[in-house]
Amino acid sequence: MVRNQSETRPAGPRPARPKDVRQGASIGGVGPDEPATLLTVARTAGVSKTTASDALRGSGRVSAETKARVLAAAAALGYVPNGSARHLRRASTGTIGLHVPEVLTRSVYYMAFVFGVVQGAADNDYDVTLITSGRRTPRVDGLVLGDPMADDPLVARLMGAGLPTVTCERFPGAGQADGVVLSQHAETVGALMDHLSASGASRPALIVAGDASDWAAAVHGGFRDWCARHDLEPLVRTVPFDAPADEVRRAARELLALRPEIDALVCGPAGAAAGIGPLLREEGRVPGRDLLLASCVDSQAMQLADPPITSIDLRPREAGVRCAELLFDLLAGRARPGAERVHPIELIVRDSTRRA
Amino acid sequence: MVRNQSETRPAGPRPARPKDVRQGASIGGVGPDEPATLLTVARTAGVSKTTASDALRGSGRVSAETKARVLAAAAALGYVPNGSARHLRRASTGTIGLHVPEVLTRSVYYMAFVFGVVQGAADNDYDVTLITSGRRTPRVDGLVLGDPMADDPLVARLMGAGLPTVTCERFPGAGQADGVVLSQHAETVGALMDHLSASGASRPALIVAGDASDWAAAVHGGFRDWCARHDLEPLVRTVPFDAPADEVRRAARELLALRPEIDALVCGPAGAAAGIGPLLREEGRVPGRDLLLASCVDSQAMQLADPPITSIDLRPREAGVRCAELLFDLLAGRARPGAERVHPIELIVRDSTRRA
DNA sequence: CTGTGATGCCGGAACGTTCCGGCATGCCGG
DNA sequence: CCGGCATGCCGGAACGTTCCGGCATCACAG
Repeated sequence: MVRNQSETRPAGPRPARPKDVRQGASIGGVGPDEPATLLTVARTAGVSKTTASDALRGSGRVSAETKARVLAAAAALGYVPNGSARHLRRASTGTIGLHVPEVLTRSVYYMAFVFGVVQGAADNDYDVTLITSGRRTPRVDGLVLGDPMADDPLVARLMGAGLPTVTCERFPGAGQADGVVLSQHAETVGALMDHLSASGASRPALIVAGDASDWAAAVHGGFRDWCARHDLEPLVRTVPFDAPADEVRRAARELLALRPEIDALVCGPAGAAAGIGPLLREEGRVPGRDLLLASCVDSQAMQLADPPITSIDLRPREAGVRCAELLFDLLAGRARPGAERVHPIELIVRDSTRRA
Repeated sequence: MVRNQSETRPAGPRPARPKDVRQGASIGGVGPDEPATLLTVARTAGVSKTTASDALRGSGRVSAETKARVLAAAAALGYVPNGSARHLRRASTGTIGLHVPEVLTRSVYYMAFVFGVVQGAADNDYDVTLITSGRRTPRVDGLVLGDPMADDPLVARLMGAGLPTVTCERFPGAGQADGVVLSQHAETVGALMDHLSASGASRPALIVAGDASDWAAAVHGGFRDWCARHDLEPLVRTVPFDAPADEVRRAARELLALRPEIDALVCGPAGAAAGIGPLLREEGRVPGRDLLLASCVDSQAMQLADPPITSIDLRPREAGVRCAELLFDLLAGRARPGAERVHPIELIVRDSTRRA
């Protein structure tokens, strides 16, 4: 039922079509409120559009004098390039897609990470769009995946999308992204353990999420390695990655009751350590004296706890910036697939582990 | 020194220009890795590009049978519209600009707010770009300004840019944005004061930032109004909007020393209340018993403090989503300039004000 | 003088979608 | 029969920038 119009139309000249009139927009920026276009700049500078474009972008061959004239015209006109036109021509989008584990989007860590990515993108004139499982994957130039989970089907799909991809920490599943920003979690946990030991702890324990993410696996591994080096059986209690604070607190209470010899507790899940202090006080124990307390994720809650809790500052915001920048380096050819960059993290010692 | 090439070129036919060959891209989606274009969908469905476009967008006049055929073709091809082409044609960008007070971008509140805006934007197929003072203002379809400060020149410039603009809280300067998302801060502070009074407090005090933002002014006003209604002289200590935690803690210490009759302290600055508990303990006082403690901004640190601190949950993430959605309503003509929407906030009562 | 290379400019076509108005067909009323 | 209207399709042009290759001029070497 498809009708081919060229077959049924009577032969003869087609009436001329009236021009699509649009208030001078095709000439560009002639009205007081219309953004200047490249054509406006070119006409103002008395050159062709190609020369104007080349002068502004530093491409082609343009004399210094002509370039200065074009730059001056652009500045005087407040010219801002039309990104849509540019990206259409270049088969690009100017946008990066960002994905973080959806079960934890309320986490302070991920909010800071997202902020960092948005900030890093803005610094490179890129826009950001969040990629979620309930949404058709939009066209983007590249991807940043924060803490990719092994059991997340959306992550698997994104990893296989053929787009330049950067992950924060390694993907625990098959294959690695084009770029990885990673931190020395195991080593820093080791340093934390050394510090606890130097503060007199001899029987440390760890509460950590399962190994679905590279980060949790590294924390777990770092603790186990430290115990092996010190001839200690690792005392570990595993909780789900998205366990609520109550569940972590319950796990801590059970662990401490089961093993009263524990004298230092390291909490993996973000925020968990701050909930242990009140628990200890209920039992008449003093956090930082009767039991050393540390967290693998720093936050404002750790800083403001009583006593302030020794933590590993993961600098999530800076991690986000760093991931975005590595992606732009990949997109610009300044980095090659397989690139890995170390994001520095830091052990912050506070009163919760300063036994005097 | 501008050379007009048509004047110097010898008369005669211009050699035919070789076609710009690009692997079938002008036909659209013929290669296995090339995204399908509208032309691909049209050809697959056996219709014109205009009919394909109309069928996918629900515009024009398309029969149900033809529409179904086009939708099926698009689905089979995994067609994703080229946003750059669409936005170029429509003179739009598909991007919203976001600005938050730069002095406080490390604040947990603003990171959550930014996350909410990004999330709300993604739900509406919009990208987000952060607008900062060190960057040329990009082309965007509209603006979201979080807590616009009266003394921020960038905010003044953005408010005057002629773009659809939504603010979270009112702009304390001249003029208002097209849309405002606001919360009943003064009323909720009043409810908090009622609660403190019901818990036995008779001499409350407030630490708050100056009136450079609508939020701080509302908190301050709500406290003053409550005191006026209860024949109390308002006890207020003002700190800078971006005062570090140490400074707020010092202000609290001085105020409590100056006015030992104070039996309830309300902290405006985010996170500040959590730092008062340890301060009280240093003086042998018990927070929640010897002095009631409350915060005008909830966060994880308030939840995890010892004791947990009664706070006003501003729901920053949801506020961000709400601002984004109001902007899209304005852009889509679903809301008119001058629109105001109330974002619900909630008093969360915790142990810090539960004197038994 | 001729040929070559460098410099600096240029116009046309491309990108993928939307918008606009034209055209063909069928139905109904006068 | 003719005219008007509704329905459903259609092609051309537009959007603003980039890419490509052509052309003119000049200087230098053989």
